[in-house]
Amino acid sequence: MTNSAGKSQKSDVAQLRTAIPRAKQGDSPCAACQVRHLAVCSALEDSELNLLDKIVRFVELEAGDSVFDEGEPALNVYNLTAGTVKLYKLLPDGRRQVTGFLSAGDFLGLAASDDYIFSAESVTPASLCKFSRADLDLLLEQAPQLERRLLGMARYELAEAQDQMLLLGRKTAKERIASFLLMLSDRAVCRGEADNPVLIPMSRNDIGDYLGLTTETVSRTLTRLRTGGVISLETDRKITLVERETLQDISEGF
Amino acid sequence: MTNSAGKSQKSDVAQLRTAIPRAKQGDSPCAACQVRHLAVCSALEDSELNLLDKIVRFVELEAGDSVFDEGEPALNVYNLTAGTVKLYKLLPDGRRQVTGFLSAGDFLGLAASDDYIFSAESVTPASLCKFSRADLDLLLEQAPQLERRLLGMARYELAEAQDQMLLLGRKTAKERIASFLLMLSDRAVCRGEADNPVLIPMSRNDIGDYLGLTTETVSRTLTRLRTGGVISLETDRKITLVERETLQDISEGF
DNA sequence: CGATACATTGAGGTTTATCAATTTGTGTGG
DNA sequence: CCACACAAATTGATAAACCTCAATGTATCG
Repeated sequence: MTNSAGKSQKSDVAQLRTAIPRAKQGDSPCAACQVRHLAVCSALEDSELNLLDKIVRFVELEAGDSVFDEGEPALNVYNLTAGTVKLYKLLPDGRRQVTGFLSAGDFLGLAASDDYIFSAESVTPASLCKFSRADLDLLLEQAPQLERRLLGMARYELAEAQDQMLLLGRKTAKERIASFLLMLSDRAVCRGEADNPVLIPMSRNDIGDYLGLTTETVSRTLTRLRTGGVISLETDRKITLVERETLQDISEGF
Repeated sequence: MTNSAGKSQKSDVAQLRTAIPRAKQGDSPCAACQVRHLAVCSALEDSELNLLDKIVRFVELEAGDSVFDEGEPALNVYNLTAGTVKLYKLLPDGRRQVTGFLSAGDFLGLAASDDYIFSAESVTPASLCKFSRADLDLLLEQAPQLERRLLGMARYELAEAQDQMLLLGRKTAKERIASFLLMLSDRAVCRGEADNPVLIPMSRNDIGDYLGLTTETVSRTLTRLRTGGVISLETDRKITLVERETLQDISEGF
C-alpha cells in the first residue's frame, strides 16, 4: 500500500524541483499559492497568511504514495495543491471502495474520530500542504472564520456523497460512467482547466472501485459509449465528450 | 408524496396531544426538551436557550407526511425530536435512493445550496423543531460555538456517508442487511433505548431503497438470516439479534 | 526494444432484479 | 368482536445485468 524504499528516492528529486518556485526568497509561500482561492485558505485575509506559513509543511508525493492509512491516528490535515489523490476504504477480503478523488484545492483529513476513517493515496504525482491537527485547532481560535469555511466545505462534500449514494445504489453501469465523465469535466472547469477533452488521471481499476463496478465493466461500458458515438477515446486517459447533452441525459437516468 | 386533506386532519389531533408537555406554562420549551443533549442545541448554555425559544416553531407530522421536497428553496432547518424521517433522492423514472434515516436529535436541512438537494418525509409520526435559515444565521452570530457543533455533526454525517458508499458499492445483500440491523441497534442505544430486539420503523421497500436492493431481496435475505438462526423475527417490524457477533462478522465482510 | 502493467475483449456463471402469485398484517365498519 | 378491504411482506420462477476467469492487445518506461 505504501511505497518501497527504491521508489521513494525519486520523491526527493521531485521535492527539489518544486521547492524553488514554492518558497522563493523566503517570503510567504502561502501568499504565492496558486490554488489559494480554491482552498480553505481563502477564508484568511492576506495579513493572516503568516499564521499559516508558521505551521505549514510541504509534502511532495509521486504516483502511488500513501498519505495515510485508515485506522492510523489522525494527527495531520492536508491541503492538496497539485495532482490527484484517492480516498478509499477496504473490506477484509480486499474489496475496495474509493469514496472520492481529490484535486487541487481540496482539503483532506478532517476526520470525525481520532483516527483516520479512510486511506489516502496519490494517483498522480502530488503536492500537499501539511498541518498538524493541534496547530490547526490553535489557528481556529485565532481565525474563527475558518470554521465557517470548513463547515461550507463539509456541506459540499455531504452533497457530493449523497449524489454518489444515488449513483451506487440505483444507477446502471452506463449511467455511472456518464456521471463520472461529466464530474471530471465539471471539476476541471472549477480548477480553471478545459472542460473537454476530459483528462482521466486514474486507472480503470480505480474508476471501478469508485463506481462500484469491475475494471472490465468500466472498460466495456466506455467501449459502448464510444461505439454509440457519445464519446471518443483519444488515449486511455483522455476522452472527448462528443455529445455532452446525450451524456447528461444518460447520467440523469433518462 | 404529500398527504391528502383527509389524512392531515388527524395531524391536528396529534398536535393537541403533544402540545401540552412540550410547552407547559409558557416557560422555555427548549429547556424542557428531552433530546436536547442529542441535538445541536447542546452547544448552547441554559441561559442562551431563550434565543432558541424566540425563533423555534413546533411541527407535528403523521407517518408519510412530507417535510420538504428536493428542489424547493431551502428556507428552513429542522431538529427532529421524536419519530423517524427518511431523506431520499429520485431519478426521473422513479428509482429512489434513501440517503438516510433520521431519529430524535438529528438535524435536517443544512444544505450546501439555496435549494434542498433531497426530499424529507416522515416514516412514523414525528415531532420537529423548525427554524428559518435567516433566524439560524442570526443565531450563529450570537452563538458562534454553534458553528463548531454543526461542523462536528457534518463530519459525523460524512463518516456515515462513507460507510454507506462502501456498503452500496461493495457489499453483498446479506452484508448490507446485517450492517443495517446493527446500525439500527447502535442508534437505539445512542437514544438511550434497548439494543435488542431492534424496532424497525420503516417498510421493506424503504429498507431496499436505502440499501440499494429491491423489497423482495430484503425480504429473502431476512428470511435466510432467520433460517440460519442469526436473527429472529418477532413481528415484521421487530427483530431479535440472536447472534450479534455473527451478524457483526457478516456485516464487515468476513 | 523488451518487460511490465494496464486495458480490452470473450465465454460463462452468479447475484440480484423483475414479474406474478400468495400470505400475512392492519385498520375500518358493520 | 368479526369480517372485509387494502396494504405490506413473502415466496416462486425467470431474466438481465454485472462479475469472474481467461486470453489477447496495447501503452509506458527503463
